[in-house]
Amino acid sequence: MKNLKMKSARAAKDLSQDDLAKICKVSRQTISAIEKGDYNPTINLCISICKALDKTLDELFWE
Amino acid sequence: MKNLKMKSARAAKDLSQDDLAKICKVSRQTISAIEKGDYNPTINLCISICKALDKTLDELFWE
DNA sequence: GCATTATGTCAAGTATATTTTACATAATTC
DNA sequence: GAATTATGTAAAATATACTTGACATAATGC
Repeated sequence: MKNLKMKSARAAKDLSQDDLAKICKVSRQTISAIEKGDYNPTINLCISICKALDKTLDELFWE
Repeated sequence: MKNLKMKSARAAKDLSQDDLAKICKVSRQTISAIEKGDYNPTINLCISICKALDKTLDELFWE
C-alpha cells in the first residue's frame, strides 16, 4: 500500500521526489516506487530516507 | 556492525537462529548474516523479524 | 564417547531491488 | 502559449538480497 506518511513528511520539508532521491543517492524512480508502495526497499535506504526527513523508522515504515 | 539488539531480543525469546528463520520464512544464513551485520536486509524482512521478537523497527534497527 | 543442537562460513545459483533511458501528463511561471 | 518542474510509468540492464547445499566447530546431554 501507499506510503502516505513518507509522502507527507517529504512535503513538510518541501522536497521533490528528485531532491530526496539525490540526498539519499538513489534514483527518482526508486523514491516514487517506495511512496507508491510497490516495493520493498532495503533497511539502509529506509534509514537514509528517515534521516533526510527528520523522522524515525517507526514513524515512516511501521504500520 | 553487529546487530546485538536483535541477537539479545532473540535470546530473550529463547529462539535459535533457525527458529527465527522459520518464523520469518527466510534461511538461517540470512538471519545469521543480519546479526553479524554483514548486510542490508529489506524492510519487509526487518518488520517480520520485529514482529517475531515483539519489538519495533526503532528498537532493533535504528541506531 | 556419541548424538544433537546452535552457530559460522563459503560458493554457486535465483529472485528481486535499483538504475538507466525514455516518454507522457499536469501544474506553474514567464 | 512556450518552458520548466514535478510526477507516473515502463522496459532492459545491473547490483545485490537471499537460497541451497555443504562442511566445520563448540556446547550440551545422554
